[in-house]
Amino acid sequence: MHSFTEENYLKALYKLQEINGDPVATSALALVLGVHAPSVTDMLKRMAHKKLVSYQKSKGSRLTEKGRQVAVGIIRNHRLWEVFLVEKLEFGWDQVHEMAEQLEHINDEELVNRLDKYLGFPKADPHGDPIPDANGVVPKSRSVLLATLEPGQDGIFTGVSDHSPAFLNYLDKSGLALGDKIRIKSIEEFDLSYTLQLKGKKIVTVSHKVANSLLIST
Amino acid sequence: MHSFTEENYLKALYKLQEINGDPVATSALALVLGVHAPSVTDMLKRMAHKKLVSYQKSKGSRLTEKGRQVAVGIIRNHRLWEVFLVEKLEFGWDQVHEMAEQLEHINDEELVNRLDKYLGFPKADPHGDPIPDANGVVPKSRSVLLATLEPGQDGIFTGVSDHSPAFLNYLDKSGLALGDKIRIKSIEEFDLSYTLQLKGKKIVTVSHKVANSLLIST
DNA sequence: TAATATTATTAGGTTACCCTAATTACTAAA
DNA sequence: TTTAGTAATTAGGGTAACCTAATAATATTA
Repeated sequence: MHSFTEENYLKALYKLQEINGDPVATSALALVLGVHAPSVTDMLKRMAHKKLVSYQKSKGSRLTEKGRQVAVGIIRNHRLWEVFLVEKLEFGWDQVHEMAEQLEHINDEELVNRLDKYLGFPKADPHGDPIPDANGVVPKSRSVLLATLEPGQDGIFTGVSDHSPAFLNYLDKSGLALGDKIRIKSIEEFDLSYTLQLKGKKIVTVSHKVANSLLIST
Repeated sequence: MHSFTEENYLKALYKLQEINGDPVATSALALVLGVHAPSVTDMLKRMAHKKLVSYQKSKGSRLTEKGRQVAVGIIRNHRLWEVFLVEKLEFGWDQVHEMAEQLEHINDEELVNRLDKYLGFPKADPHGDPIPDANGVVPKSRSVLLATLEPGQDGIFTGVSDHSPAFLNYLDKSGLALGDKIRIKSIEEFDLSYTLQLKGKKIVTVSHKVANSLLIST
């Protein structure tokens, strides 16, 4: 139906729209896709012709509804396969991204719906990212970055905004795990590091950089 | 590493070599790949350059050892994914081919080895085709076509040589299933149809065409 | 072995996606 | 509001796979 390249452009456009809002700069796409700007211009024209994006020269681009549907479908695939890799094949959450990048392009509705069922209709992937449903509805995440909270507040660690293996690996060693109930004990003034108390009374301190990558639902 | 197209050429070459022996005709490849002969010549030259096939103009082509390794790896992937689709996602054996054609190109050793383990190291796919091991060793099948056997002989129905959904569907309805113990009661002279007795004393008659598509291990 | 039929290759062209270098369009500062 | 700086586009090419039409090589049969 669509080429892998097209699908990757759509996914990138979707994610950039999520973060920075509507018209997405050609250079932003070029950066995340690892190609040069003229290639993006080229591709956007072809995709506009297929009604997957709307594009006005030098004004940026955005997904059409059709394009959004495709993008969300791919994200659904990606996240369900990640759950499969972690839950069934016992990969670490820091190992699954590249594999899911390939598996997400497998084009079969029935397959992904059966996979969804097989996995027990999970709501989120191993990093806490919400899994769109079969109709393209994306659950709204209600979580905020730890770095936006104040001492005394508590919540549940439900996701990460940094998916790098290095960071995920660090978390594995830190003792923090998805689903942990946390309370903010204090914030160190001079370096903005956060000291947290976990459910089991365990105390963990994380840097501001880390606090900026942890999603907490309150 | 290799493009999907290359991988499909390698797989086709492997299968044609299995059936007809060594140098494979350009036209044979064109036929099974659904492309025209000049495209094959073109591609073979590129692949010869990469040492995946050996090719002499107008003399046909064959896999190099390197090419064979890649081909067998893809066949391993394909068959393991088919097992997954049937055993875990509960697809019918007549439904899984197209999906596996996509999944077979997922390029990750660790993934397929874990899948293998997850599935309990199956020896054969849902159609009875042997699954190559992680070192590229393909188990030798010892089965023969039903149509080569004589009345009185018995064996086990272990595979099919026709993978079309239509045929597989017919088998589902006929009452014959992979693993069934059978005995040949008689062969009708004028149409060469076979009458079989199954383990449970059930009697089944199949046409010569069908007898030519059933693999029996004696 | 010459003539014919078949099969394969070359020649020349297309499309998708990518590139670099040159140019144009926007944006922000003076 | 002109100017400088940044971002985006056009121009011109490349490669992988494909195609059709024309030619060459092999195989078959008279």
